[in-house]
Parts: sequence; structure tokens; C-alpha cells
Amino acid sequence: MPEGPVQAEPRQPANEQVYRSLRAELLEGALEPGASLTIRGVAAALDVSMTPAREAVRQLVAERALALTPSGRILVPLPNAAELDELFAARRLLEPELAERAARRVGRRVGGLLKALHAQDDALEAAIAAGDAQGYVRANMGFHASLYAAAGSPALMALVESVWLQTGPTMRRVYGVIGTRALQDFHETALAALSDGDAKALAEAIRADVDQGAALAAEAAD
Amino acid sequence: MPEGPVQAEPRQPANEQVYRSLRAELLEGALEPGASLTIRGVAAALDVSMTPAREAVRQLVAERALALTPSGRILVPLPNAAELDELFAARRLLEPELAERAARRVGRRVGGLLKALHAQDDALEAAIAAGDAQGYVRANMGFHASLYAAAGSPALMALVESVWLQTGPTMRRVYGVIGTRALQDFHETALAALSDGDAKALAEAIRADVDQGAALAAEAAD
DNA sequence: GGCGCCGAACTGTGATCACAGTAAAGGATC
DNA sequence: GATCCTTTACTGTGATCACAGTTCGGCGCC
Repeated sequence: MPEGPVQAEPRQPANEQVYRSLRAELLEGALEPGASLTIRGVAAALDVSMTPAREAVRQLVAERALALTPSGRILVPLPNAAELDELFAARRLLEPELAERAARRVGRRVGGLLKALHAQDDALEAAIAAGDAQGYVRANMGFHASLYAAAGSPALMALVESVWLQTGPTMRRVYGVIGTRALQDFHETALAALSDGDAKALAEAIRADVDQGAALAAEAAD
Repeated sequence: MPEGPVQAEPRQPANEQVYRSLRAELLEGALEPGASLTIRGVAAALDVSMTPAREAVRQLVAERALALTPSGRILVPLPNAAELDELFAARRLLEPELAERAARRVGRRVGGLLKALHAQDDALEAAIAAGDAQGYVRANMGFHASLYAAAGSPALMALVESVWLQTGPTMRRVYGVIGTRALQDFHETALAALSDGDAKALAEAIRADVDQGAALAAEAAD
């Protein structure tokens, strides 16, 4: 069943454009933790007025992806060790569930998904080889996102994305400690479990991957 | 250690006032699923201008507590069975973790917390006896909220509250099926586990309570 | 030379207005 | 009497302006 060309975005509201832009920057770690933003600044950067910029910033504050100082200034939050622990605890709880749901839902029709995941994994290796920290974060997230998208569980996915949004700025630093540790490739384990149709094993591989990420993040946090 | 009077809210921004108001209505199920809201309407109801009302609505849309029609109209979402399943799956994963953290954190200094939880539980019984559906939802949520607050895990708590916000409008209907089923009081089980300092048993009681809620919600959804 | 103070620039917030699109209600037609 | 269409009222979006509070600069003082 060939898919037609993606609907050429009939109309992109300005506030959503700003939101997507900021969100992508946060997810990929393009924004330094602790950095400050201004509504007028992001409005000018995307050539819109203050209003849509405000809405976008507000949304991200509501998702804890941005923080407000007591006086109302906007900054990229810098999670401390305890908060990082909470966020990875949430990932450890939610992501295996999504992985398991994905495996059960695709069943044996696993070909297309496997191909997409392999592509993301290749991009990840390439980013590591090229020393591209932001590309690394993006590819790693893409791998997980592609897998979980197959679960067809938008509400759970939204929760996980909310967590990613909060860990994004710190995840960039994780790239810095890669290579200083011997890492096990749980993505490969996950792909094997998925092609075997073993939902439990897939969930376990994802849990291990998240745990490894948590360890790296804890190491990179100091 | 007597606590001083709560700081008399030095200044409440209008947008947050609107946000809190809408949020409370959603959490307690005061808003009917499928009902539609207008920015001008909520602005008028709280006697503020459109701007803060917009911000508040936007935040709640970002948290999936409100939904937008393709044309941009605002309505209280009506989760279908699959979405409800996702939301309770998330509660089932996250809340036992919070309960366990709470138990470990309070350790043996459990007196104040137990007292607060008993008070919430009494309010819950009173609401059931009085036939107050909204009071029931509020007291039940208050019980869980008080317990998890003791965990000192704001990031996890925010995730759970996001889920509550989405289940709120449907939870009101749950009250309708209470009494048609013989219910086990897992709150009592939880309180016993807490006073024993048994974190694992507390987590298990909370999981059972969430599961029972999920069953009731599934029953009330049709 | 270091410290404290004052002012100017800048911040987020709130209000108001103009606009394009949608939904609903009314009437005309068959 | 039901159906379709037109018009009207209303919706969310975006822009602009006024304002109060904060921050950070430079200047004067010790």
C-alpha cells in the first residue's frame, strides 16, 4: 500500500511553528542547560510577534521543559542529580511498557519497523563516528521514538516525550562520556528480540538501554 | 515544629489563577467530557481579559487535559477505551513507584502523614455517604496526592498529575458504579503497610487500588 | 581602588483591536 | 414539510501598546 505524499501542511499556525522549533532544540540538546530565553528573542528569531512566542514558551513551561525564575524570567532548566534520577526512573517504567506494546502490536509484520530502526541505528553510529553530539542525541531518540510509535499509544508516548524534553539538554553531555566506557549495544539486543517477536525480551532490552543511559547521565552530570 | 501561616500568596498572576481554576475543575470532574469551552467564555467567567485565558487553555491543551478540534475549537476530551487503558497503565506504572519512594522517605516518622491520609480517607467515606460525586473524586485524589507528596519527587508527581488531568472528567462517572460492586478498601491496606514501614507492600496496595479504579472506569465507560 | 547607589534598558504580563475561518441559524426553494 | 444555501454571529489567532517589576550598567562616593 504505497503512501501518497505527505499532506503539504495545509497551514502552520505561528504558535505551533515556534513550539515545534523550541521543542526540537530542547530535545536535541541544542539549548544549553541554564541558558536564558526571552519571549521577544524567540519571537524575533522566528520572525513572528510576541504573542505566538509567548504561547509556545508557556506550553513548554507547562511541560517542565522550560522553567521560570521567581521573577518570571525564562530559562532552560538544569536538572540536579535527584531530578535526573526521577526522570530516568520514569523512562525505566514507561519505555519498556511502550516497547512491549509495540512488539505485541506489530506481531510478525515486523519488516518495515525493523528497517526503520536499523536506519536510525546506522545514523547513530555515523553520528558517533563523526563526533556529532547533537546528531547522536537525535538519532538515539529517533530509534526509541520509531519503536514506540509502533505501539499506537499516544497518551503514553506523550508522557515519555515530556520526560525526554526535560532530559534533552543534559543528554547532550552524555555524548561526552561515550568512549570512556565500554558500552553494550542494547539496540542490537532489542532488534533481535523484536524480530523474534519476543515482547518481554524487547522490553528487557529497552530497560537495560535506559539504565545504561541513566548511568551515563549520572556520570556526565558532575 | 509548628508551621507558620502559609505565605499569603504575595501576588497571583491572572493566567495562573485561570489555570488553577480550570485545572481544579478538570481534576474533580466538574467539566463534562465532550463539553466545549471558549476563551472568551472562561475569560468572562473569571473576569479577566482574553490573554490570560488563552495562556491557561493553551497550557492545558499542551498537557492533553483539553483538546482542540481540527478547526481550533476547545473541548474537554472524551478518552475512549483504548486511551483510558493507556492512562491507567501509566498510573499503574508510576504510582506504585511514588508510593514506594514516599514510604522509604518518611521511614518511621510516619505519624503526620498517616494522620493526613486518614483525614482524606474520612472525607472520602463522607462524600460517598453524602452522594457527593465531585467530593468523592476530590477526596480520592487528595489521598493519593498527599501520599505521593511525601515522596519528594516533583518530576514524577508532575507526570502523574498530567494523567489525572486526563482521567478527571471520566472519573466522575466512576462514582456512579460504586455500590454496584463489592469494593475492597485498598486505602486501608495501604495505610497499614505504611505504618509498618513496608514500602513494597504499600506499592502493591497502591497498584491494586489503581487496578480497581481501572476496572471501575472501564465499567463506567460504556 | 573598591563599594554602593541610581537610572536606563529590558523583561513578562495584560488589554485591546483587526482579521480570517467556522458553525449555526435563518430563509428561500423545491 | 424537508433540504439546501446564504448570511450572521462567534471562534481562535496574531499584532500592538501600555505598564510594573527586575536586572544590569555606569557613575559617584567613601
